[in-house]
Amino acid sequence: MTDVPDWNPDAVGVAYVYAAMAEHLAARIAAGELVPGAKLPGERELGQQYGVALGTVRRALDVLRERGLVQTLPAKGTFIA
Amino acid sequence: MTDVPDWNPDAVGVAYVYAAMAEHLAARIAAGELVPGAKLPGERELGQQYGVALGTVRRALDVLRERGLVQTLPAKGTFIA
DNA sequence: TTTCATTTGTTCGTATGTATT
DNA sequence: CAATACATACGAACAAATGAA
Repeated sequence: MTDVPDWNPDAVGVAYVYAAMAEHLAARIAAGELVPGAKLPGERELGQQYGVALGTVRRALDVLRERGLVQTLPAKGTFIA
Repeated sequence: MTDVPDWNPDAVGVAYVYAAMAEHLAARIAAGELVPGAKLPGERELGQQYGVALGTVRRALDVLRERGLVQTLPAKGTFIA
C-alpha cells in the first residue's frame, strides 16, 4: 500500500475539480491516512489546502457523504465515518 | 382568480426559457401566490425547481427586477417588491 | 449571562467553457 | 458569428450553531 499521490487538479483525464477532490479524499481514507473518527480540516481550510473554493469543497464532501465515507455535523466539522 | 398553471418550459409559443420563467413568476406574483416582502427561494434552488440553469434564473430575475417586481439583496436573497 | 472564536450553512455576484440554434 | 442555455468554479458576505472563556 503506497501513499496517495499529491493533489493535482490538473491531472490528465480529470473532468471536474470537485470529483477529483472527492476521489483524492476517498483514496486517503482507503489508504488509512484518514482514520474513522478523525476530523477533517474545516471546509475553508480544506479549500486552502486543495487550492479550491468553498463551493467546490462542499461539493466534494457531498459526494463523500452520499457514499457514507464521511459525516458532517453543523458547527462541529466533518468526520471520517 | 385561478391558480397559475404549473411550470412548463416546453409550452407552445415559448421563445426563450428565461422569458417564460419570468412570465411564470410574474403571474404568481399577480395571482397573490407570492406576496410583497416574501423571499423567493435562492437562485440555485429556483433553478432546481424550474429545471433551468443558474444563468437562466438570473436572466429571469433580471427581467422582474427591471419591472420593479422584485428586489435582490446580495447574500440575502430576492424579495417580492 | 455574555462574549468570542470556530465551523458549517446559505446566498448573491461573477467568470469560464461547452453545446445548440 | 451571436444569442441562448447549461454546468462548473471562484469570490465575498451574511447567518446560525456550538462550545469555551
